Amino acid sequence: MTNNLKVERAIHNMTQADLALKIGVSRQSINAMEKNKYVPSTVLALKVAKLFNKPVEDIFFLEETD
Amino acid sequence: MTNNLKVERAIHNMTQADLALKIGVSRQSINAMEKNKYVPSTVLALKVAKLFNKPVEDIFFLEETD
DNA sequence: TCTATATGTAAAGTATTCTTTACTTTTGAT
DNA sequence: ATCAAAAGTAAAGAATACTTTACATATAGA
Repeated sequence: MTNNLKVERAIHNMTQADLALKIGVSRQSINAMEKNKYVPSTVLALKVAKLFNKPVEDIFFLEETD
Repeated sequence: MTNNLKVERAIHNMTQADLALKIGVSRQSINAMEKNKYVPSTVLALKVAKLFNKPVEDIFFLEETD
């Protein structure tokens, strides 16, 4: 899975720390997520999507390997 | 978080085992998911949504406590 | 009623998410 | 060039997702 987090943050002019705070995870979790170090939970995905006002599918993308 | 899995399965006339197979998890995972025993990963949510042809938000729902 | 299929549940184990602390590197502004 | 903010990374630990095996219960049709 990949994601658009970095772009969305840029659009909304937010730092990783900002986003982390809003969503309720650590900054490192956001960083790792952006770097595709792990797959976040559906709750996190829904929160991010809600925050950025976009469907989950516009932010998180399945890959062949998933 | 809650979800619509049971309804979607009914619409598509699928058993828990069918769904599990299609998505690539164990039947018990589907059962537990339906019973809100845990929060699935975003990959699972995306796969389910794709299978049922609906946005993730139409199948998985945030709650106050999330 | 008998039988097959579907669902529910439990427990132990493995894998992965996410946290905390802490340090390094990058980037951008002055 | 310097400094501060932002981003990257690492490692150890806690919490939780997910598997496997196994058995119990429910549901529906012959």
